[in-house]
Amino acid sequence: MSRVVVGMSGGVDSSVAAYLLKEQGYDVIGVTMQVWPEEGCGAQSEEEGCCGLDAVEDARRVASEIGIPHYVMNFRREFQEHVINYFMEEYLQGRTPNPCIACNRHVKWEALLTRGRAMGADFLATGHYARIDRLENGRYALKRAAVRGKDQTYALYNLTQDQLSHTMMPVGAYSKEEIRTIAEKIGLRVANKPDSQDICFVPDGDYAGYIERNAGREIPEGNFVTVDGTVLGRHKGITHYTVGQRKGLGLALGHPVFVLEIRPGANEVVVGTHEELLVDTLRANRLNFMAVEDVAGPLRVFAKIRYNHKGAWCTVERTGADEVCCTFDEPQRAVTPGQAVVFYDGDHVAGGGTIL
RNA sequence: UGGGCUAUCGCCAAGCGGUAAGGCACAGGACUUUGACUCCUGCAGUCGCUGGUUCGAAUCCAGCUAGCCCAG
Repeated sequence: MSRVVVGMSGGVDSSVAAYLLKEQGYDVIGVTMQVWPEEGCGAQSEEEGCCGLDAVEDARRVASEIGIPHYVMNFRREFQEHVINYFMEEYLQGRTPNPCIACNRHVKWEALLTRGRAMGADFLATGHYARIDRLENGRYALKRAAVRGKDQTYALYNLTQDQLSHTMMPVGAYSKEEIRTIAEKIGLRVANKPDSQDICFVPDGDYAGYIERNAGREIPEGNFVTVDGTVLGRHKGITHYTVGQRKGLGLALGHPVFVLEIRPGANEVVVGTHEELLVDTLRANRLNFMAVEDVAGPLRVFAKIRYNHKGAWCTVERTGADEVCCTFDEPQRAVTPGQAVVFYDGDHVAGGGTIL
């Protein structure tokens, strides 16, 4: 029987994933990744992916309960390089990164899958709410989870064909409630652990403070300006802001104001009204394709421009060797450089890229 | 130091004798495997100060203080 490495975070989803595969007869090996810098281990428990100390204990216990071997592997170097450094560099350039997407692609898959293969595994499995199909055109593509509300395909759009062909996501066919029920039925103590949230390596939620402490340099204050250049006040440093942000600006203009643009060169943060945040086109690069091999002519797709975006119809066109332009039917709010735009063809991920 | 105007929550601002609207900001919570957005809740025992009139004043009167404007 095929050998499968399951990334176990100690949470409900990955625990049940391991259980389901074990039940299906796979030769299951549980692996918990250690990714945070040594001193940065917070007390917060995580459901998926990023693993604190108690998470390791939870995973170890679950593995024992369902009768599979369990290993803890150190991926701190990969995580530091591909997630933390990337995260800080992006913010320092006035962009807004999505660390989960980088972690999935480079750490959970690139690194873990490689390690798993070295252990003789044919597949990597996780507790993500997504499914994988092999399409008629021979390509592998993520398919939205059975329950829309929990679908996590957005954060996984960057996986390669090779990675997808060696991946299993057994919980994608269930709802969160069903997963918890299974966990309770088999007596897992993690059945009621809360869902994870926030940036896993910044336990206190103060990501701007985290960047300041680790950037190795001062992050200068600057001006808040309007589109026409009027100075409205002082900002705390561009790393504190993201496009579309309203809270924390401290600007009392009588009406809500939002961040429109961050100009790292001039060290300015441009603010304006809700209406000024609406844009109907975006450009993206660092493309990755799934259901389709490429985008040639104009392609109609449903696109999400952030994890919790309901999605919107648009037309995608190639504009460069590694660049597409997306024109939305209706203007979209707060198109944010650094975030991912993910294209859907029905329930399948067609591809995606990073917003410029 | 002649005249005029204005002083209400951090900012803006209702109120015009009957017992302090609202917006923004801010705080807390919900939502959320990113950052955001959104939603919910909270937020002036007091109306520049001191007196006076009145059953009762932020609202009327007087003085004081501060700021603004026009004259000088």
